[in-house]
Amino acid sequence: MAGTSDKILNVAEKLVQSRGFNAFSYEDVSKAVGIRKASLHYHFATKADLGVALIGRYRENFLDALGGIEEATSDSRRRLQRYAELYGTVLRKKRMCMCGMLATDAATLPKAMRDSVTVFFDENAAWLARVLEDGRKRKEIDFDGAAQAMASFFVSSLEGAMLVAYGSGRYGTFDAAAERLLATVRPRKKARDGR
Amino acid sequence: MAGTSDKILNVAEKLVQSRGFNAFSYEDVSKAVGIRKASLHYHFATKADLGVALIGRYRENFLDALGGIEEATSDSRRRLQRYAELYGTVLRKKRMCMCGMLATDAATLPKAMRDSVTVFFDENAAWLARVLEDGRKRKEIDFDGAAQAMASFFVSSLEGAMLVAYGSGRYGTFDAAAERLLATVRPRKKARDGR
DNA sequence: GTCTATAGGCAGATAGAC
DNA sequence: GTCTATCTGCCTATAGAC
Repeated sequence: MAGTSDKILNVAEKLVQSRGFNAFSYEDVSKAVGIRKASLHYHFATKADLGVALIGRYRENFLDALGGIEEATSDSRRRLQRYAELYGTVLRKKRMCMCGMLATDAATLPKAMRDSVTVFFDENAAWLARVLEDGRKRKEIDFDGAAQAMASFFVSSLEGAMLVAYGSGRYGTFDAAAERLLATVRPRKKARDGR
Repeated sequence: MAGTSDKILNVAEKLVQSRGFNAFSYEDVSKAVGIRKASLHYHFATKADLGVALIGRYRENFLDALGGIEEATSDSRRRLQRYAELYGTVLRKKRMCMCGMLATDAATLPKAMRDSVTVFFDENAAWLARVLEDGRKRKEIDFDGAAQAMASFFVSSLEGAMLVAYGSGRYGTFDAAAERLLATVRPRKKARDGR
């Protein structure tokens, strides 16, 4: 069912997330897809084009997943927990977050890719800010200062926990960090009023 | 005064921290050092050898800096602040932490380099755990659970804040994240008893 | 220790047949 | 859309003169 372009994106996505943008080649992709190197250029004229498409699709998929979380549960703490699990699931596939990976490649990337990576972080922080602010109003969670700032802290902490866990191969350390991050927004007075 | 090997390490260090291990070449180094490409192999036979030397020196320098912090101040919160500033200073030189950078390159690195990167994270967490435990005893800071776990959280959060700031070029977001991280270990009752 | 010269391989990309 | 063939350039690394 999946067209050739999709197959290419799937393979390239895995390669970018595990090796980075500069450490995989059209040759690598062609072998895994089962198509000749030159044929890839029909679908993505340049590697930069492939890169831009890759981040765009990744961002879309991530936003879809965030929507799924909101549908699955209305509890703010659960939503944050699910959000962290999104990262954990990627990590257990032995992959780094694509945009965390590309952040380190920033100096060598075309501007279009760099900008899209930044937008990914912003989209994530914006979603988290809404969840955090909402949760604070409902007293399900608590924290000082602006929701936006706390949201940025969430994104960067999870990216970092993922980075260190990915680099060392000790994936368990990610879960510990995620749990501690969650504890950061625990209500001071246990407000388990309902139930 | 600096020998050729040191010059090479200095140049290569900057390149690794800004581009990653796979995105710089002996050619790049040779131009910046002012020596022919082939001559580099006299000092570091292979790129992997250069990489191992690079991380080793970086770890040493970092440990020295940690020692400097302990000499400069005995206040636990100050020490943690200084620790975060270590990262901030690197970032403002438009560089990523070398080991954070190499963590994303892990899949393509020789085992000796990968292992050394992991040790860097462990050394940092071990130092932080001492500072944190010490500070908790003296009631200068407060946190739940094991100092080691909190220390790992510190390392990964700072690496992540650095990563996102580096990727987006918005270095100010690092400071905000570092400040929030520091607030995480603030004493619950303001124990500013002295003075 | 540094040089020139070069090997041998792989990169991204293009031309043109089918 | 996919193929073969090929270009140009860069990569790490080595040989051997000075």
